[in-house]
Amino acid sequence: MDEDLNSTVAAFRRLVTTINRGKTHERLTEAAGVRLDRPDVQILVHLLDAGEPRRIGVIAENLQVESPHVTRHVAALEQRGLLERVRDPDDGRAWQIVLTEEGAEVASRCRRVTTEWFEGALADWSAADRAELSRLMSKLSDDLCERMRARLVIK
Amino acid sequence: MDEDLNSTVAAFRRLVTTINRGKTHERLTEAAGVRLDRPDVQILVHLLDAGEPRRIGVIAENLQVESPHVTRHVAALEQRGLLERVRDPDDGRAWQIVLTEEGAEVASRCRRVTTEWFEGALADWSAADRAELSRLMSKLSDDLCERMRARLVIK
DNA sequence: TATTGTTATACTCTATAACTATA
DNA sequence: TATAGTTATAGAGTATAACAATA
Repeated sequence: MDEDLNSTVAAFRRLVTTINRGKTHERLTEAAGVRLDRPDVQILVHLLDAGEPRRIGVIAENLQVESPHVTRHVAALEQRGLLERVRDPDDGRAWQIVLTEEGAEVASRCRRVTTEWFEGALADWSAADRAELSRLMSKLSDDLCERMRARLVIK
Repeated sequence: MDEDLNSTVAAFRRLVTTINRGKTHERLTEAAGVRLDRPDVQILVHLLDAGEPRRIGVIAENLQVESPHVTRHVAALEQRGLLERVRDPDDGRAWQIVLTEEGAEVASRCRRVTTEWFEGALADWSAADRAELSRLMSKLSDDLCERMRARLVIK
């Protein structure tokens, strides 16, 4: 029981360490054929996942970073023609960030690389195990993220 | 099938984003009652997990960072009395890094906080689901990390 | 007066290169 | 000559503070 808990945490820690190292990002961009830094990719993929324009503030909240960080990277991505900033029709202070066609394509390639890494790792798994992993990982994500968010609000 | 894969990756991405934000580390150290930066905690917890002295190079390899990074943080932790550097008896160039009693205690408190976060999130889960999560998370970690490592070597 | 986003600045984390001391 | 670790430096990633414009 407690043994399960420890091994879950340890396995998760190993995954995070591997995913977060610089080399991993380097390989991702190489495989995707793009030259983007990590925050750039995160913003593009977030917009692609969202499937619709998003404000700076919403992007920042979702990626859980501060807004000046998003501002800077969005500016760079706009320069490169991967996204556009459109005035929010409902609020003159805000912008809607929209992927360009090229931006969507680049984001899609980046997202695909990560998916393929998982696909490769799960290739030998039974369909049942893959389905269970999906169910349990989603549940863990929901429960853990909700708890973290809840405590933030209290504080 | 492919649906499972996408939801697994998306859930994982959310988890990593939450775990990696600055606030999360802030709350960890606050809960553990220590003032340490992120690499400090990683090094201490790694030594605690290892359960025995480790060389600088081994720590770096395990945390998947370059050795100068470890050197600097180890020096700071030594200053604070949380670990000691002992000449490797078998190799005059190397050091064995040993947790002091206080260092082990601090590491233990930090590790405990993370474990408690997971414990809280899994509190309502059935014993069966918790066991399954442990099994599948470990398997995923093994398979994914092995694949990443393998490709690094090939390259 | 509160909120959205920007500009300016500084701090944390990590990598690379050049070095030293031992093998 | 190769390896373990260190020192010096630079770059990426992110936060904080002060500000502008709009609500």
